[in-house]
Amino acid sequence: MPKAPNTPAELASWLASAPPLPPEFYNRDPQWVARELLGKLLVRRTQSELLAGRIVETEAYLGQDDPAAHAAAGRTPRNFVLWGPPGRAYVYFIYGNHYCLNVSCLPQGVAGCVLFRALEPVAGRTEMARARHLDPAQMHGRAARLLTSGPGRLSEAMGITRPRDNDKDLTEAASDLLVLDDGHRPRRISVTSRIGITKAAGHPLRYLIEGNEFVSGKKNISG
DNA sequence: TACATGATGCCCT
DNA sequence: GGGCATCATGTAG
Repeated sequence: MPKAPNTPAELASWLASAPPLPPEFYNRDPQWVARELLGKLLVRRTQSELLAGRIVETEAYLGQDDPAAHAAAGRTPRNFVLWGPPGRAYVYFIYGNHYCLNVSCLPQGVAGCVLFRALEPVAGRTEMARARHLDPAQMHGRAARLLTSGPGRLSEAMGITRPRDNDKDLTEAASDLLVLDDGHRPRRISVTSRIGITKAAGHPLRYLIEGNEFVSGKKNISG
């Protein structure tokens, strides 16, 4: 594992060159991947931008036997990525407004994924604010939650769209969308039922860093 | 070709 | 706490 950066300058330098999590990380049960993704960094790095957010909330979707999963309907042109190799971005458009980012899990031929639900902004806050059509000057304290607290919000902040990013390999070093491990480990993790679904709604498959203010949901605004 | 639906977010009360 | 915008997708006809 690479050495954990300490100062913001070190972090930026490290973000620009660190290796992504390998395919093996994703080649297992989505429940395990969802839990272990907490505390990792989702990074968009191109020549013109460096955006990074710490993953603080995820949900596991188990595959064809999970009624709430897109994979339950079987393989279609929309969801084929779920059956692809582990570590690929599955991006879909929802409610006529929003993109959501998932990463494929398990070996090729077996469906399963993890939904990214919330990030804590780490680098590129100003660019994220512009992408979200918010005033960068206001993005401090609680208002910063508006940047990346929610699957639609984080996708907009990171510039994630289906035409641009669907089926992108998040484990390839040359990719502009990656997940990195900077050595951070969450103190305490909570598990709850998944948000916004009607089928199989009772299963404890949502994972979050306890006490983190960037976890989605109005409950978390207080304090 | 038509229609129902949704792994959301925003604005209003 | 509730209403609703807005459209890609899948399915039915």
